[in-house]
Amino acid sequence: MNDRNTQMVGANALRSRNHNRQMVLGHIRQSGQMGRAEIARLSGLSTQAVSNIISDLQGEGWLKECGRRSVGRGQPPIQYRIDPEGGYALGIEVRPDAVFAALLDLEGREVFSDRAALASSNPASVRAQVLTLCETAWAAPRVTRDKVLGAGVVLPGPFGTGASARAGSELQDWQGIEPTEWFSDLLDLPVEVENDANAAAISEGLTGVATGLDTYAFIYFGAGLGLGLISEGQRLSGGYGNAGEVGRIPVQTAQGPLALEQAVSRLSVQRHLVKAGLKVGGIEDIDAIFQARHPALMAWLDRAASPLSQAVAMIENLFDPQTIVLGGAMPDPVLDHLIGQVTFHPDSVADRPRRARPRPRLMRGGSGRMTATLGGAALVLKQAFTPRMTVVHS
Amino acid sequence: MNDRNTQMVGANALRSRNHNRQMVLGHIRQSGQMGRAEIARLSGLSTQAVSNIISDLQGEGWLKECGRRSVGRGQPPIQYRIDPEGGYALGIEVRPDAVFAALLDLEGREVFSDRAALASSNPASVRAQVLTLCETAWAAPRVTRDKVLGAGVVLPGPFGTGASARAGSELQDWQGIEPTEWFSDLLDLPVEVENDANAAAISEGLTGVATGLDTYAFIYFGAGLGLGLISEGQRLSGGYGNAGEVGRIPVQTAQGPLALEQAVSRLSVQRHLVKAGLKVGGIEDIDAIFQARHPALMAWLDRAASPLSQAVAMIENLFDPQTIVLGGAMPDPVLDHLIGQVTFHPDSVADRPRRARPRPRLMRGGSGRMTATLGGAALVLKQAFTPRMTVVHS
DNA sequence: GGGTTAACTCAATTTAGTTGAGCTTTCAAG
DNA sequence: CTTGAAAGCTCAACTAAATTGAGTTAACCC
Repeated sequence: MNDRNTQMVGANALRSRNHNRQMVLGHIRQSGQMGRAEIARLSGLSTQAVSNIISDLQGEGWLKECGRRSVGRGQPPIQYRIDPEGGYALGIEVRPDAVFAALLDLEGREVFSDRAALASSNPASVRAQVLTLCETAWAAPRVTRDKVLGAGVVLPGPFGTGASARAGSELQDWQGIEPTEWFSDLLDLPVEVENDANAAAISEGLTGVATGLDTYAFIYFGAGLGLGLISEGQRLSGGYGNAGEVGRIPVQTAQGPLALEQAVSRLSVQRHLVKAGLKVGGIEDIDAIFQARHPALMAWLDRAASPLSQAVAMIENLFDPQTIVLGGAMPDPVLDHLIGQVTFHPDSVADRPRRARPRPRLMRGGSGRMTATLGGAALVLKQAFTPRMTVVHS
Repeated sequence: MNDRNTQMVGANALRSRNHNRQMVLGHIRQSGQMGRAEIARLSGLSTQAVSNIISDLQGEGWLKECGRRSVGRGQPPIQYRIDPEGGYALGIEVRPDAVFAALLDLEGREVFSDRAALASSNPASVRAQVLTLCETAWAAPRVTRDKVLGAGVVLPGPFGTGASARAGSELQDWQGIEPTEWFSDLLDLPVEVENDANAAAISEGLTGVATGLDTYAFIYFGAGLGLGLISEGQRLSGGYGNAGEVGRIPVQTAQGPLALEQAVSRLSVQRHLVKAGLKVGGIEDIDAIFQARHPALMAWLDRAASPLSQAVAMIENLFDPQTIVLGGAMPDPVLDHLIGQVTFHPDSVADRPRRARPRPRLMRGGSGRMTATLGGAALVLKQAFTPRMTVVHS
């Protein structure tokens, strides 16, 4: 009779302190730099409490002083900012044909990134390549292994509860493997697993075009089409972990009703171009074809505009996001073109005056093809900066 | 550059205690009755801490003992349950033509409910009728004014930020009034304002067919069509407070593309029946017409099935809810008929084996026409039982 | 009946935030 | 240039609330 995915947890001294530490880090990160008194005002704690916490964090290397900032009368407050070298976050993305890795510092800057081709996507091959990539990552300048806070692993979704219902994900021989544990054992780090669209969304929210927003959507071009939904800073996972399966939504096309990802996705454009006699290996090829304004691609783009517009209308009316970001494995110029082609439904809740809307309704993601991998690492950073005492996800 | 609707707050002794009190109440409510040791295990607190909190709550009338429950070896734990008379929650719903009020006890049972017609929906008329209803409510058996915890006010949405963009809500002369403050001043109670669909959703989650679920959707037949979205126990409000505007989503119909609420809503069916020469005053009339299986209504129902199915497909694929509830101002038999007519899209993420799905994909709401009003009161109860220290909504 | 298990209570302890007094640094008014 | 207000910061005493550990009670089971 009870099907909750969340659990209520009590507060005690230790958990409160932890919560407050993360909160202090979160406030400082949000505004770049801050003084203790200001944090105290925002958080409702006493300056003394904030002082104690900051002195701890500074001692542990998370924060550093960055001068005083005169702000009118009174003693100017000492400013603190995140020490980028205080810790590192690993992002691992596994795709059927390759593994990607990236290491971010606490400020979200890339200190390492690389990829390794996969002969097969079975667990043994993945293990070998992941370990190789990590060896290189640990050797990056100023990085030491014990400063790595955790790993965010990005796998092609959907997975999780009920995923068994589908013909499995695109990875072979992973049936029966619990990815969180598997990677945690492999890396000897705390691990979070996420699908590509959600990871990409987190990445844009932490360091990309959605920075400072807390409710937005990310339409992700992977093999299919994914959707990452962030509401009040939190990822929407749905009752069974598979929210955001936008690719399966039926839309109207010139060829009749189709699943959205039949009309709008990398596989769809690829199929279309191959049928027109073009060779498409990676997204560089698509880029070149677009630069040449090849009619086959332009025709596909024309046909994709309406289904995409329909999806945008649905997302806007169901979620009312502050913005929708478009990104993933598609060349930036193509994404820009697609965004230009989208027609907004006239009677959408999102159709509000510009003054009440700080961002455009549609934006292109800024992190390029590594978005999802960076998103994996961003998951780890986000956790470090987000106090979450109330609710624990099981 | 910063457009967050949420704010990080620090933990101190007082706030932690409050959090823990709500958490204890929440656990007891969820399972009906519980012993201290069990709560301690679930919450990660010591039994001693739980003991102290329970003794406080009992002293304040929130809890009462209900015997020991033998559960194997060892001393049988003393069970506690919510004392229904420990407090009351007021729900107020304002519609263009009437005001509804309901008073629930802590167990969610109705101890009073009534309605008052409105000659006009302007603030003065509403004020007068609300005050009259409240006078009667406070006179209900065992109720005293100081035991009323707060009021949940239900207004027709959308409203809030950006609502000015639309031609206002259905209420006249409410421009420029901040409803939360207005009602708070009027009632001298803490007030939460919500739209009908979200209130209905909360109601079903607290005491209705979605009890025990934490991620579900409620499709609400008001004048138009609304959608309440609950994810991990929390209402999704969207970036500008207008998530769930499902009525405006474009769908395919035999007459071409239409906004969903043109095809599926009380106004739609009403228009259709009036055009067929039938008189439709309230939903009782629709009920009678349905009992007679009048061809005009049956034709409308047939035509509504496809647009509704499309909406269900979108909601399932975007949210992956544990269930979708249908309810509101529509007779139960009509809702049941509609549910029977819905065809599920074959390639939905929601299409999973029954063992992985404890509830049907679509259910009819159980609270009838008062759903939204009860939902208002349920908002207040929910708040009393939900620890939310981390995040404060601005 | 005696051993085991679990719930509960009391008192001492610990953690962490708060409070208030006092010091320092800046700005601004005279 | 002096003086006072305003704001940031620190120290030390205080307080709230959870934890710990020892001791008691009540059931089950052999």
